[in-house]
Amino acid sequence: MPELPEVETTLRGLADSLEGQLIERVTVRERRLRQPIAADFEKKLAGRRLTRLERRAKYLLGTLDSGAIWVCHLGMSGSFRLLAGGNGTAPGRHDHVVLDLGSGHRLLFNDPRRFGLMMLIDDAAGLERHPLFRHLGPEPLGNRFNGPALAARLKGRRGPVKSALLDQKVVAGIGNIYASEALYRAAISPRRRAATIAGQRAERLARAIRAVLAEAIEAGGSSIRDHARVDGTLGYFQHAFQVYDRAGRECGRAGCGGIIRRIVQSGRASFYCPGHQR
DNA sequence: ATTGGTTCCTGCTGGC
DNA sequence: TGCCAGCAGGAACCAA
Repeated sequence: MPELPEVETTLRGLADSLEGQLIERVTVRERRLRQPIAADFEKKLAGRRLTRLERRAKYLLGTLDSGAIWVCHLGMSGSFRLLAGGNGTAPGRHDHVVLDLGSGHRLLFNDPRRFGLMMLIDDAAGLERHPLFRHLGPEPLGNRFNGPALAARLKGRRGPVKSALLDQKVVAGIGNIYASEALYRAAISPRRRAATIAGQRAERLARAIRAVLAEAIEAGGSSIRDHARVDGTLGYFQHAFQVYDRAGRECGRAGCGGIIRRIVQSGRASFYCPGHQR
């Protein structure tokens, strides 16, 4: 599932129920994620109060009253489920981490493919210089992201713009789906060399990125491969996809009439309309 | 420094 | 219906 809009949707679903809560009990049922969950994870997390939950790129960050940061990444198949009064509920298959809260809520982290990540970092300064965070690009929905900022990050890159958008050093939070969707809206071909995105074209792409991400968040994210929100309901932005997984269908842009194509770039599928994306 | 390819893992889909 | 190859939203790692 999870690109920026799905992580943001997860955050919004969890924040009110988690912030201020005591984490009474931590159960790790499977430590083998992208990095193994550290041996002292439970000890450092249990008994702490979570003061604030936020998102950076595709990461969820929880600040604890100890000053440590609880870091979560959903990888390809991770999701959280929040069960009200669920402290007695039995965890299911691929529920790798279980948090029981003072409120009686139970939080389950489920991740079939185990590409997700869960760890604790000692403090905010440690987070800033951590290898996972040090090189992250700007937040696309933040104030500092605009055409010139994007162009600066794409300058000197010889590869295609689509591949560049997936690089978290360029912009943080875009994944394979929203890269194709943003380029479609900006009428830019995914095959165009990244370095040629400047000026008006960069402005158009920056605006398209912001717009598609904001709309997806508004729709509760995209639910493909049955990915659900923290309350089990589905997002519905997948119905608004204009190119992703639509190869062979007609372009919906007025007067275009092009046929959506699927190509592979850096091993990932890209979708675009050759009729109007240049 | 940037890049494309490969890899981790499970589950679903489509073709036979 | 059953089987199995191929593919999937991420990103670290490697060699070039």
